[in-house]
Amino acid sequence: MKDQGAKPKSNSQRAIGQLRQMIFSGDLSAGSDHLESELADRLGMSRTPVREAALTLESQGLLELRPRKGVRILPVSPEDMSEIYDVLTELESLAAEQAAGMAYDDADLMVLATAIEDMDDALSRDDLQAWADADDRFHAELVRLGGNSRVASIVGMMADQVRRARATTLFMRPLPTQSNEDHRSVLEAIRTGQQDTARLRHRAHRQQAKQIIIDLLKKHRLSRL
Amino acid sequence: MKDQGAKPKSNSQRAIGQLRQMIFSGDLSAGSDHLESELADRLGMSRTPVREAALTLESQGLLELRPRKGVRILPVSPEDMSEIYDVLTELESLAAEQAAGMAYDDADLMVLATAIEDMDDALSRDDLQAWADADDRFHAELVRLGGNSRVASIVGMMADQVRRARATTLFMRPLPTQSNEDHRSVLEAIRTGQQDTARLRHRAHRQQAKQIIIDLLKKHRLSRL
DNA sequence: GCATTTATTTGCGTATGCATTAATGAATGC
DNA sequence: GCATTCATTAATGCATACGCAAATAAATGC
Repeated sequence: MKDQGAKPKSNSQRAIGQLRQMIFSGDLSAGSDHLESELADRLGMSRTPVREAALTLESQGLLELRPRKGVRILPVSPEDMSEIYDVLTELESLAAEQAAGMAYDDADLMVLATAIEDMDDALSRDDLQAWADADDRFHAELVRLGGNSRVASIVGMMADQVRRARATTLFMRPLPTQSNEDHRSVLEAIRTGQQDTARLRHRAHRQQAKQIIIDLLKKHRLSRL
Repeated sequence: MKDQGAKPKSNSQRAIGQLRQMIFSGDLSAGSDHLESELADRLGMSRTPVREAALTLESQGLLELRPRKGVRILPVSPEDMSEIYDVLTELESLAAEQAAGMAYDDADLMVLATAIEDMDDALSRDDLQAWADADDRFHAELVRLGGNSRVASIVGMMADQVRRARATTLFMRPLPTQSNEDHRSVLEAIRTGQQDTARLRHRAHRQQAKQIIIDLLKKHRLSRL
């Protein structure tokens, strides 16, 4: 996830960041309801900026404002995950294809290469959280290189949701060694400018990832995260 | 475009609708700046709901809030259009593929079929606006049939932007007869459950549409809409 | 005891006012 | 004449207040 500059000077921006944090950390659990005034108290500000933040997060699909019921933290069902992964698959594959068409040199692709190495390192240390972070960096950089700002922003939002699900499933899944090979092969296709190959490889990669996570969610009856 | 239920009871919702309308109609021209208080006066309400509406529209990419400069109606450049069409192409193609996999019967596909007929009628009457409206209905229904609500909502937002550009270019372009054939062939693929074909045909359709509109924008030096 | 109506509470939508801070212009020094 | 500093203006971001409508509780009728 983006660092957000780390200094959001307005209360409204701060509220967005803090609420996101609280959702990801489970402090605000999925399905729970919270009054605007309660959240305002909790964040030490008035309802106005909280309300604005909630509106923003609603547009990003993290919560929902239900008049008189409070803001509801939206649970993520396996069906939601399926939808999200399908969108990610399409848009990231496009990004991979476009990135491959841009004749990037090794310096441009450094971030991708580094992310892959970091994933290898993390795996060898069994540090799944570090692996997940590097994986995020890889995917974020990929869409950046794709050059379509709308794709990048949509993917960024959806990735937030994936993170929520992954926080739960990360430690149930087999070590993602296959995933690393996938990343390498995508990078290679981008480096050598093979647009169709990049697209297809990334597409396959994402579809597999989808299957793994969906199976896990279903297997463990994790119908709502 | 969706009818929006026609009864947004809150001022906030009303503001969203009215501002959208004003943007599409050119009442608020691209690139222009407007103070929150000015818009509030114009809509006959206080700044609060206007501000909330502006926040929402900002998240949809129609405008931008620049502190102390007012809300700026975002212009749509050919580059923006290119980005938008690429996203639409990917996501609608996915929708077409998924729709084809759902074994819809003729009743389910009625809306699509009707939209196509309406487009034919409109063309025969040289009624381009009616054609555009029916085209909108076709694409909206397609993503609905695809069954991925996130795809539907993203496409809906992007379609808003396309409408803006099309309002300008609609009367410069050749009659979209090819487009109608495309629609028919996509529908046929969906009806017969040919997922890959549906995807590929729709993809080709959208890519062609992109090329046409981009060329028009560039040819007429319409760098900002 | 159950249903229906009435009263009460409570959270939201909106209006309003104020303080902060960026932008504009004036004034001063060089 | 130009740049720099300071004063002024003005729009925002936010706090606060209030009325309304929905939800809940109480009360009444059957």
